[in-house]
Amino acid sequence: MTLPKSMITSKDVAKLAGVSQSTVSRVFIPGSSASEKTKQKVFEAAKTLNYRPNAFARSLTTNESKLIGLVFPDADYPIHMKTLQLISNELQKKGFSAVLIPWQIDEDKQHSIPNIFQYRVDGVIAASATLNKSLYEECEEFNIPIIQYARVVEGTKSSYVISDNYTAGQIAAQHFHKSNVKSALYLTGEVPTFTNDERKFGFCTTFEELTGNKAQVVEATYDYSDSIDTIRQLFSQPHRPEAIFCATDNLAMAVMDVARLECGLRIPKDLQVIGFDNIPQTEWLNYQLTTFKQDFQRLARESVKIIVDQIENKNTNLVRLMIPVAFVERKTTIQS
Amino acid sequence: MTLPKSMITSKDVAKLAGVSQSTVSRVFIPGSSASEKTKQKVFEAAKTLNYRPNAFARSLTTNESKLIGLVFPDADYPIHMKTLQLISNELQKKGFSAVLIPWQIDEDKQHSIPNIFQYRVDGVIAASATLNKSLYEECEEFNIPIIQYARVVEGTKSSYVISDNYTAGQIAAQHFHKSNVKSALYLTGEVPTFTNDERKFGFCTTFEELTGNKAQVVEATYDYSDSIDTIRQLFSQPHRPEAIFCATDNLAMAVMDVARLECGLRIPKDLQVIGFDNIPQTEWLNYQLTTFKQDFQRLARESVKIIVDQIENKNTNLVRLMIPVAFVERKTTIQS
DNA sequence: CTGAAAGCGCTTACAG
DNA sequence: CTGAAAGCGCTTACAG
Repeated sequence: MTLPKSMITSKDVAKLAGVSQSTVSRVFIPGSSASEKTKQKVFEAAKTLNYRPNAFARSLTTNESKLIGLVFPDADYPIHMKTLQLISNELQKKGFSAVLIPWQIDEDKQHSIPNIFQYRVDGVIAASATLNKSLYEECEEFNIPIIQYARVVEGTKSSYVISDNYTAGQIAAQHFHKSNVKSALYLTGEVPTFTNDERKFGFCTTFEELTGNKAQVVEATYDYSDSIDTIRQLFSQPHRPEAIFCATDNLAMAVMDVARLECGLRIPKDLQVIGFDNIPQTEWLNYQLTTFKQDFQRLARESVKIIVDQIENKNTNLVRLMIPVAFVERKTTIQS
Repeated sequence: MTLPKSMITSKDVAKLAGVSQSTVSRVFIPGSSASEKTKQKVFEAAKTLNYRPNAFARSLTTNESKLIGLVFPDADYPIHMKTLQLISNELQKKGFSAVLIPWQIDEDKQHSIPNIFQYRVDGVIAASATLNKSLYEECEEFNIPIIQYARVVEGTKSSYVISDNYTAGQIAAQHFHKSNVKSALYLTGEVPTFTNDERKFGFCTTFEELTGNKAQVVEATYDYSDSIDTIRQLFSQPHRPEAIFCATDNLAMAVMDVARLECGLRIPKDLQVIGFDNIPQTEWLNYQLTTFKQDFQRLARESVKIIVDQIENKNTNLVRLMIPVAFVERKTTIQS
């Protein structure tokens, strides 16, 4: 039971440095005018007292919090942790911090309002596919810029930075066609997202153009275990496809496991598989999955750049950016 | 280019509701005295204006931010996303929000101080194994309670909630012994953590007690790809172990892949493997890995409970909690 | 139960 | 370049 020693304020620093409180304040604002000598005195005093400017007090007058709200998916998809790290780092470089927006927002708690908007975030980065639309409406209401990271939720009208999913679908179809595949399938997750639709569209359109055959589309989930039954069913069809393009790497690995372990198929000889995301498991000896690598580093950098620009220049233009993906050829496709 | 409409304040609500500003304030503080009638008027006014109390202004007077700093590992280990979600949800239930503490803190930027402590977090939850000690010192300096989640960094003296790793090691050793294993190995990661050491200790001690043989210990990394070479070397030894207990599931899967795909070993017949964490991949058809399940839900709940207690009761006792783990038997060990 | 007023720790014109 | 003072939007004794 120790009482928290009260925080050091700019007043304390001012006293020790022998200057006014406003001078201390200025010294900590980059670009403010202060003589070299004063700066030294103030920094020294600040250091001995271990002074940290109070960000809340600052926010109150500047009307900006340097806080960005982050919405994250509830799925434990390996790639997301990376994303979190990348975004957090980019944010830090620009002097912003990230505060987590919880997945389910309770709407009914009237007078405790556990709402993140009490913290006056300057902007929001949303990396969740399953997000409900209310967040977007709330952001609009409060005039807070929002950007979607790597995905686009149907029916939302906001800025986004995504990978070029259409081209990915196109490349997958071309690749299959080159090795003379006549029947192909797109295995999709359950939640309709713009990015997934684009991928599907790029794949199906191109495959049909090239081969004259329609690509089959089967809906599973984005999860391995929940999709196993769907995949089993798929392989018990009379006409098994020769090649499958999967909405995620997890799905592709489920396909591989069922195909090899339960149906005795050889990959890529009997069945070619392409995934999407390039999660760490794709390199594993057992999988060696051909897939598409999203440039998450760049997605993160661009998202942060855009949101910061919108905040600092008070510009609310919709900006939509498409980042190229890289085709990573491993052992689950036939090299042409 | 729209100017942000200035935020609605309690004054605006007061005017509309026909009460004083302090009354509005009271209405939004749970437990404050206000007549039912006033409450109604205020809530209604607040609703039409879409009023959100400004958390920063509140923090300034109450001296508490309801913000918890969260430190996360840089590794993209699948389990962590889950953790993030669990902690964030538990926090929300208690009326707290989470702000991310970036992994690398720049120490040299004097006058921009991109430091999270500017936000006056009420407490810190650290779920990173590789964290440097400076954060702990900083917390101590500012009298901010900190708790380590699921791991303990060497040389830090703080509260923690971890799984019972010693018992896990013990169970693994017993299990191997029951199927008459004479030579066993503990495969560890590179960073020494208390939890890993406990696991190793429990395993080695028990195995030697039961069999009279010392268990071998080999150091790899916590990552699949980086550990492959070490594992290959391990299998080229003259005396291959009959059973391996791995510090993480990722490592266990690397062992399985090398053993089966490169050495032609059958699992569990020629080699038994036990992992740790119960990541989603452990259920995959190809692995079916026997492992230990940490009760992350409970770890999250307890961590939050402890940190909130320390904050609200200004108690800085060190509390250290050990949560039981569950042994999940799948197909990589011989059932006894 | 309610209002007027002081204060939380900053920033920012305004003078000098 | 620097200081005195007002103000940001709340909470909280203090009266009534």
